[in-house]
Amino acid sequence: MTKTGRKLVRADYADPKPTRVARYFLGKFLCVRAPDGYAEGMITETEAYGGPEDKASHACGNRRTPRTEIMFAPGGVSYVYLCYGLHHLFNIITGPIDSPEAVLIRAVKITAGQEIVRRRRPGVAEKHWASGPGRVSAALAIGMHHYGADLGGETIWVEDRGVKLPAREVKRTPRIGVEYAGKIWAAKPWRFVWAGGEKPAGVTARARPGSARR
DNA sequence: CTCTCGATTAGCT
DNA sequence: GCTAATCGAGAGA
Repeated sequence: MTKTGRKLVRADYADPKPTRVARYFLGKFLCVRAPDGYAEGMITETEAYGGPEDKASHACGNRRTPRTEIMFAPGGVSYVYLCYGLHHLFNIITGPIDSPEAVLIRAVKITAGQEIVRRRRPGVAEKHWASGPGRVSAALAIGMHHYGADLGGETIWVEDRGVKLPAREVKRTPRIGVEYAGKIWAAKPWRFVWAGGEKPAGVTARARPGSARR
């Protein structure tokens, strides 16, 4: 941790409103110590997942399973799951205990550990190192071993270094890839993107309005 | 047990 | 723009 950085603590994650935390996370730094080295990135894109009423959430209807159990922990722990059998998606659990809010980290800009990330992402252009939720995990070596990890520990954490992103540089859009949740929930503008950097990630994965299944 | 499908990505047309 | 890759969670029998 640098001397100018403040590691986020429980209170920072306790906010019951996931959209507010998702916005708050933009400009913070996601830091990961791994066996092959340390790397970090400034968070540039997030998505909020709500409580039991959110049909897009794995914990919809307070569904408690071995996978979703960690979502009911108090804010400040990591929720990682395997998506499409290939990609590990990293979420930060937020809100109070027994309330399953979460924030998906969709993109970061690598700010330290470039040499290590280059080794982890051979042949990948730097701008795509962590421009997507699966890519964030690939770049920062996040895996299932981080499931339930305490973000107040020494392995994976978030730092506030005083970066302020102007409101005009932050865009809100509907979440990506949640058409299965139905119109109402898929339309919620719960994705936050810092538009001050490169082009937002994930937009190509979006189904055309009309081609959505169901 | 069996079946379906996904909070995606990379590579090709 | 299209889709294979790849596998476990979750639901239902």
